Amino acid sequence: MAGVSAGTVDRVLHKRGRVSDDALQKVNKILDEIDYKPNLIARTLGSNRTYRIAAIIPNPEQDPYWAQSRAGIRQAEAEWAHYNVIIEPYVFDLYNKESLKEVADTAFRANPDGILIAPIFYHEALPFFELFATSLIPFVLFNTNIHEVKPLSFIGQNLYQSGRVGAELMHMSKQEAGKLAVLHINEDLDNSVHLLEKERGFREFFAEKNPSFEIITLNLENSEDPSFEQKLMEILADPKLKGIFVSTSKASSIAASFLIKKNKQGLVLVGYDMLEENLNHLRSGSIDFLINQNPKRQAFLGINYLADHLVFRKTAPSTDLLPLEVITRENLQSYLDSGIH
Amino acid sequence: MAGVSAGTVDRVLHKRGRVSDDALQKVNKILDEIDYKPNLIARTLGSNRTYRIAAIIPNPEQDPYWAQSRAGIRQAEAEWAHYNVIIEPYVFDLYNKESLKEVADTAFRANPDGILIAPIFYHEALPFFELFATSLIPFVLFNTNIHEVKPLSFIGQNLYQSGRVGAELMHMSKQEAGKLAVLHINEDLDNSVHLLEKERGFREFFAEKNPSFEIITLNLENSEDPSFEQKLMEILADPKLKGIFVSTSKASSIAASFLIKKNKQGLVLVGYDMLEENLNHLRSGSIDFLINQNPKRQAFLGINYLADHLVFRKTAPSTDLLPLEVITRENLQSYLDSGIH
DNA sequence: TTGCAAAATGTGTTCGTACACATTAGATTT
DNA sequence: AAATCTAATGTGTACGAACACATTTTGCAA
Repeated sequence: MAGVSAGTVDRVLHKRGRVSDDALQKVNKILDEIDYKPNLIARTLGSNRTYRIAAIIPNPEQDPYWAQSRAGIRQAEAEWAHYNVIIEPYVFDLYNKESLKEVADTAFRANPDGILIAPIFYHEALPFFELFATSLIPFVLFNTNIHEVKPLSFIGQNLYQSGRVGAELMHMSKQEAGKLAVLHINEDLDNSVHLLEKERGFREFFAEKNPSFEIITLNLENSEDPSFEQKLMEILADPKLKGIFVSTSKASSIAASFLIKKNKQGLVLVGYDMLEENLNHLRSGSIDFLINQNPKRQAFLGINYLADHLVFRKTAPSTDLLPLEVITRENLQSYLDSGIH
Repeated sequence: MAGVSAGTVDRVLHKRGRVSDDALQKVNKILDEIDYKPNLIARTLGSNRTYRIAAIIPNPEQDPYWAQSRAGIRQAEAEWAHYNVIIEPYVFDLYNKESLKEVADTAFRANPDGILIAPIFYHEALPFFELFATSLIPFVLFNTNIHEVKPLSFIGQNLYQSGRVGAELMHMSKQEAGKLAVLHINEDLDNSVHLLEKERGFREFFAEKNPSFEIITLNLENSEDPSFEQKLMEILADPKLKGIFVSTSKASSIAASFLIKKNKQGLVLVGYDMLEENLNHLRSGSIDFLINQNPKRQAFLGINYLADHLVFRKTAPSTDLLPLEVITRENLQSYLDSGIH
């Protein structure tokens, strides 16, 4: 149509140079006129290359939460296998910050075409993003946002709003004022920055809706620690305590088991995530609500955005904040049955 | 590898016959040995055919609920355009059962490769499924299930469980016993069979958890009818009334507007679906909860299953029951911001 | 044995793109 | 003006399957 050969058109399309201004004009004119859209199918057939995506995540065996992320990655991998996308997992120790550095370094040296990473250790992860950027390797963050860097995409949730939802759920079933506890159960101080966002949302909700509630905060570092149980018992001893909001996923089940011993007598317990242990407590009634952070879907989407970017040159959303799903006893099963969760 | 030509292999793969037993054995042996998986990409390129899917739905302009379904179809259409899948909408009158028959007939005569249908009029829709089946046209049902037929897939929700969730939400915020009303707002009696499933779930929940609640049912046929407001006012006049469960999507907004006039004073209102009108009432507090039936996603998945079946020969789930999403004031925005909803 | 149709098998092109390589035109050097 | 180099352009094949069509084999009747 432009009076040039396919080779010249190819050079124009891929900006490979070696094209005269004259030809370039002609080709672009036609391209514009016919609103040329490349056939993505034919493209992947033609360029017979395979893409390698490195997935840097905490060891799934150390925490069921991360096992779900792993599952999401597996699912995405299966769907993209047809397009010659392969995923190389790089697993670091959830309790060892140095491990993140080592593993990320190894992943980087393997020179992948894209990187998915859960940068749960802020300081250790930070220097790598410069590295990725200068090497022009697209990377996607999930679970934990790091605002200073500009990834292809971040996938997570609005933590502040998540805290508000937690507060709303609590407020719903306990309208008479009293004392509420926010529990951060976490080994790591860095991480708690994120948990504080949830707490802020939780507190602001009550400040707006019902300031008469007294809200206390409790940091529990390690559930194995003997002081853990002791501190917890102190709190629970207070008869004015009406509810507990646990800001982490792993923790809620631990807290729940204590509640059973104590006999939970109208205490409202709100936690995070559909982990097996949590679900059992939700079924038995010792947990009242779970907010679903959907780690599986987060990781699944992360791989998808990368693969879509690499294979189909699609532009990924710079941030994708997942819905704050409320899981109750009655809708729990519907979430489990549904395919995407 | 089998010592035969590509043509013979092709005949074996597609069971086109005209292959000697000897060759068939040899080819199948190799196919098995190398665990042959067809390259789906190359397949769609090679067979340069286009697939036409007929989407038979109520007129989106008559109801925002169906407008969302329409949107889901549009979204799926955009994603499948690359694979030469085109969708032909066939719209029938939501208030005219005969219209469904006419439109379905037209759709069928167009001889599509697949059919997506929302069979909201049971009797009128039923005869068509035989037709589709004998013509070997795969069809997918959404929104309304018809158990007698065996579609490629049904996409909807567990209505009984949905009613239980509604009851749970109501019970959560109103623990002192009282009177509760189940409102079916619907022009059509056929349809109400489905609404009764929700009611059953609602009632059974209370029968189990708190039988002291008195539950009444109210059928309102047409919101334009003068008797509608009158009947509603009668109910609302009862001081013992603690909550209202509206089983349809359209209705909740109407009920909500009455509540405002009456001053809702602690009455709990639970309805369905994220329609603009409903969302406004949820924000203002006159609706307390919405259960999301996700019409957009239902239709979207319907097209996806059909297209995946046609293009990639993937097997669709025979039924896909979507999660019973609970929408509140605080998590509402997160649902709106999230891409898939 | 020949003839011939039917069955079995093989060949070649196409889909839309990517890419390696071949060829031509223009400019520069000698 | 020929030789040389380089920028510009053109050609051909591959990707993995689908499918139309050509060719060969086989079985059977004359």
